[in-house]
Amino acid sequence: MNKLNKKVEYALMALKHFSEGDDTTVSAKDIAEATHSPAEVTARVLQTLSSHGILKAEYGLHGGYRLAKDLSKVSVYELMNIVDGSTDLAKCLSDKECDLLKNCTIVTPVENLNKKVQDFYKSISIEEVFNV
Amino acid sequence: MNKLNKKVEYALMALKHFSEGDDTTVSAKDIAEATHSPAEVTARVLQTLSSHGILKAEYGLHGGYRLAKDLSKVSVYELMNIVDGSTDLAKCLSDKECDLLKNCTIVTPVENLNKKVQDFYKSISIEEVFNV
DNA sequence: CAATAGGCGACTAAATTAGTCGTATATATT
DNA sequence: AATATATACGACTAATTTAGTCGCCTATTG
Ligand code: SF4
Ligand code: SF4
Repeated sequence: MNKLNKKVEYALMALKHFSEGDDTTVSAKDIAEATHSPAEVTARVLQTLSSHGILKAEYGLHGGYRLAKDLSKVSVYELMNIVDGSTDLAKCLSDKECDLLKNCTIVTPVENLNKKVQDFYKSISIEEVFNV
Repeated sequence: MNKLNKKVEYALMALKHFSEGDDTTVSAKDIAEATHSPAEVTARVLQTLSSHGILKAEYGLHGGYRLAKDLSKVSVYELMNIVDGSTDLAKCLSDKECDLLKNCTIVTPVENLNKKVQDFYKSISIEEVFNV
């Protein structure tokens, strides 16, 4: 429970790479090599980050990605949502699919805790995570 | 990612039940019925809570459990650790088993974020979660 | 000593997460 | 225009984690 998944970790690795390099485009393959992560998965993560405006993709012979957004302006919450789809603390908060939902005694407490957690993640920027 | 697991949810349900009732002992079976959760799993969760001093178990004919600790003194962090074993944000922080560890570029950032998250969870009491 | 209730280990099933493969599309260079 | 390089996407398989079950043992009350 509570573990970051690999996609989020690969995203962090990639963003760290970009934030540390100069502003040249870097291909998905290069990122995968630099971060020792599986090329296909990394490529997919970069595409997602690009489609959400965190990175900018460039096609062609010397194409690749570059940072499109100041990482001090991107929250951990935003990154998790982009890469993983949801940051909700329980199933019922997004899908409404939990079997217990109609009898559940803790929906309100969970909603309450969920809000706290998400506000917390919104308050932390990626830059802040990198610069200890 | 980031979802509470069922054991933690069952624990919350049980604790809510105890915190709302009077101070009589309640059997695992009764808790399971009241919370619509699987009896065996619930029993196990209650045993764990008991062995960590959150509940007090009583054997015998009219045995069961009762609250042993003020829920305003029990943090979400503590509960998660007791019921789930760990609240660490990444494998390497507890097991040191991640394949990427020797090449990982984000160990420090992840440690950094992990500390923030755990401090946050330490700052919230169960009582606070229940009383919105 | 029977009935009731907690305690524990090992197992199976279900769901989620991680990783792979194949193919299509876009564009800078030649 | 051809080609090499790189992004984009869908569908699939494998691995891991989570959830739930079963059977048997131990303690205490009445
Ligand atoms: S809070 Fe209740 S309804 Fe929502 S997912 Fe958890 S158990 Fe299901
Ligand atoms: S932070 Fe790096 S080493 Fe730690 S678990 Fe994530 S990938 Fe593995």
